[in-house]
Amino acid sequence: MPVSHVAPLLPATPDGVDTMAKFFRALGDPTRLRLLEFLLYEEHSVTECVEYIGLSQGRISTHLACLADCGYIQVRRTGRHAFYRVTDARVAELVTLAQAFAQDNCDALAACQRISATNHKEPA
Amino acid sequence: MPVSHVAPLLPATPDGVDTMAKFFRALGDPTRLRLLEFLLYEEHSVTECVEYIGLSQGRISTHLACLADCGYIQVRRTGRHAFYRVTDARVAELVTLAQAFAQDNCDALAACQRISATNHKEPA
DNA sequence: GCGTCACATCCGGAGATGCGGATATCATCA
DNA sequence: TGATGATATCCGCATCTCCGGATGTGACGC
Repeated sequence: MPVSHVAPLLPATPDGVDTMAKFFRALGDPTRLRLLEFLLYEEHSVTECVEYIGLSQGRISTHLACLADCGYIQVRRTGRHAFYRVTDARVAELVTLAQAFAQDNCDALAACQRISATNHKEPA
Repeated sequence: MPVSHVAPLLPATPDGVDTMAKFFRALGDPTRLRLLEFLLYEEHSVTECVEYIGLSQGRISTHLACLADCGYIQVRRTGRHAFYRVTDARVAELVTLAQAFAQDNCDALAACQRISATNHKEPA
């Protein structure tokens, strides 16, 4: 029973839906969100991102590659440096829209235990 | 070094960023995306959702509660029934925007192995 | 060429997440 | 009251995701 009586919200194929979910999961990590903000208006090298975020270099490199794979940022390589930045205006659009939305439900959201507050809480 | 020279994309507090990430993670599951689409224009009971999606009743109930916690859908309880539906127009707005975005990068997205295509692939 | 810098990838390990199936809760009806 | 229907919650398992630290790979300077 496909939802055919309305404009399709999702891609028609199961693979398409999986891809959409993947796309959102890329935004579902606080570190990647912070990186997106950092790279929104100016490009930065991996090392600068490491200093800004404060996680290990390998981790940051992987996060950046992930964001690039998903099309949120682009790379410019020069010599041994790699500079990343946001190039699509829809990134800000998407996050801003979500932010306003989340703000309106922040109390309920914060209370939701079905999704942990942060992935991988530190060992306390 | 806060990003202070531009309009803030993210909440000022670390907790706020975590909440944003949580908000996106709620959309990062194909089952929940399908439920959102199903509940976009008409309300449905849990049993109807179970039939539509084809997963166990307990799982669907949890997914619905999760979406409700995050403010994507609302419940109307009558007797022993619970009817869920999308009430905020921004849900469609958000998903539609993301869909257009993801479409433009679907090849790179599909190739991205840093995020698995679907959570919890079946045991093959 | 050799050491070094900048970045990418690999490696366990800890915690998170989705799943089915069992169980609990509560309203309804006989 | 007792059986049944509709939801919600719990349990154990498999998988995923994030993490730091180690290692790999080119580019640069000597």
